[in-house]
Amino acid sequence: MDFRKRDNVTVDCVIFGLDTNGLSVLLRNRTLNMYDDDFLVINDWVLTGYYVFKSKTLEESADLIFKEISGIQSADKIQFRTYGNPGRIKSEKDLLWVRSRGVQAQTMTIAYYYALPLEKVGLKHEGFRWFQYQSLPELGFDHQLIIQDAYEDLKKRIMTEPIIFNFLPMKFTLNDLQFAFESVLNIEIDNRNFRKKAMGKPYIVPLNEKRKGVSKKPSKLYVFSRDVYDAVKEKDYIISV
Amino acid sequence: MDFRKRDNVTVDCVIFGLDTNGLSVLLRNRTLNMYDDDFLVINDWVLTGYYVFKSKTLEESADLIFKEISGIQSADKIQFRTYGNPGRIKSEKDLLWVRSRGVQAQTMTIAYYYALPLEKVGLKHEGFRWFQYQSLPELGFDHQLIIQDAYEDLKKRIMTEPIIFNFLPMKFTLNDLQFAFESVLNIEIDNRNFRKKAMGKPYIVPLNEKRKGVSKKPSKLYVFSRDVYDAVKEKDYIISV
DNA sequence: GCAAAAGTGTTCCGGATACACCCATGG
DNA sequence: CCATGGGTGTATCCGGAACACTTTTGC
Repeated sequence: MDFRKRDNVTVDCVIFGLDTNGLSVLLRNRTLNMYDDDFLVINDWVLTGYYVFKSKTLEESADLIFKEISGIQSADKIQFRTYGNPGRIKSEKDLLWVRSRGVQAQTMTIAYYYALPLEKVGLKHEGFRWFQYQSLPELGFDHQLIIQDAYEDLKKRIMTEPIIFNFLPMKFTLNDLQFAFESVLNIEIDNRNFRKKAMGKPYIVPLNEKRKGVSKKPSKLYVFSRDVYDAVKEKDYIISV
Repeated sequence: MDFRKRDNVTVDCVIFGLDTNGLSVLLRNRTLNMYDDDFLVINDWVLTGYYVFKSKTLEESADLIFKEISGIQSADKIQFRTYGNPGRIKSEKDLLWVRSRGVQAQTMTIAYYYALPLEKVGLKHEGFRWFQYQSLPELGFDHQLIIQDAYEDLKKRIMTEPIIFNFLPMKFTLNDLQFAFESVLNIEIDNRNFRKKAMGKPYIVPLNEKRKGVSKKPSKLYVFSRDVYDAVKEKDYIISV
């Protein structure tokens, strides 16, 4: 086992969470004080990343970061792009930060994103916060771009792969599912048409179980069956909203 | 300008070409002789890759490789995945090769693919050959996997981005275009329906010009207008075959 | 009994599919 | 004049979109 790090390659994780407020991204506060503690030179937000260990796969490296933040051992993730241009880090602020940490400015980063119900994440550390995708704060490095790329990939992929279910608890209602699509795609969907389509998918299977929630009328629960999905995926798409 | 290489990061290029035989991939022969010249220990085919220069962007690095092979300065390319697991290179053969070259076995590779008309490529070096996608030879390293991933990405992307036109000369006939789709997607398409759909796309613009070829009847030529495409892409898809 | 979300059917329209013959030219 | 690929139109079908009211329960 080789615990050395690759000193010029990192993995960054974009963590998407969904709750009743819609789609959010988990960010970490980055601060730097100078001269004395009251002079905050840097105070913005960044994705969490870390060096890739030589003995780990990229996926394992991503999961290590993810676990450190969320407490969750591992989850579905999507590698969507690698950023490696010299000059990625070029603003005064970012160079200052890099120097203050004594790390290399020229790093290459393989970026992954995760999708999950926001409430599943138990934040372990200070300085982390969820931001709604529609109102992100000031971001450090090129993380604005990375998040945007992740989001574009998510929007595309959600139409052809069953990752929407990652945003939902194991048991969910059709209205939950519709809300997830609406949040990610940032559109409104007709409820009747959506339900028809969803009920037509063999891998969205109804349970003999109801959820009692804020609503007065209990709602039927469904689960996503990956087995069924794998069996039919060739000829069937997710849902065309 | 920093001409040093990153010794553990390479860029690999999958080059797809299209001609009347359909979709092909450009590969390089990899041989290794041992003891004497008659004992070929390795004789298979690989993608072409090279180390990333610290002062170059990933895209520039890919284009350098592409130019070295094809003589073409630069072209559209798609970064589709990064491979970086330790143990990527693990077969006897590949380790032998790596040792014989005195290079690192644990490299990370950012993979790109190019698409272009096969005849545009003027092969500059010995040892390169086109193989039809459907009958690839024995491949070294994990290049079988990389090519397959590239192909899957290509098939998906061709439906939502105008990369099919990269396979065609500037002026092309609708039948050329249909053949390109058929070759990449490995399906048959109804000619009349296809023409209707293609002619409905504003960015596929007819010229007052005909091509005289093997056919007796001259065929109308079209060009792809990226300007028009950019203007309408939000509401319009490529072609749903 | 009323508030609040769950749940349900029908009509219409447009795009996709299936399908077979004439056209223009070069030899 | 014929061989070769280029080019065209119509009928049908299916899935998507639009649209408003009833149901079930908790309070």
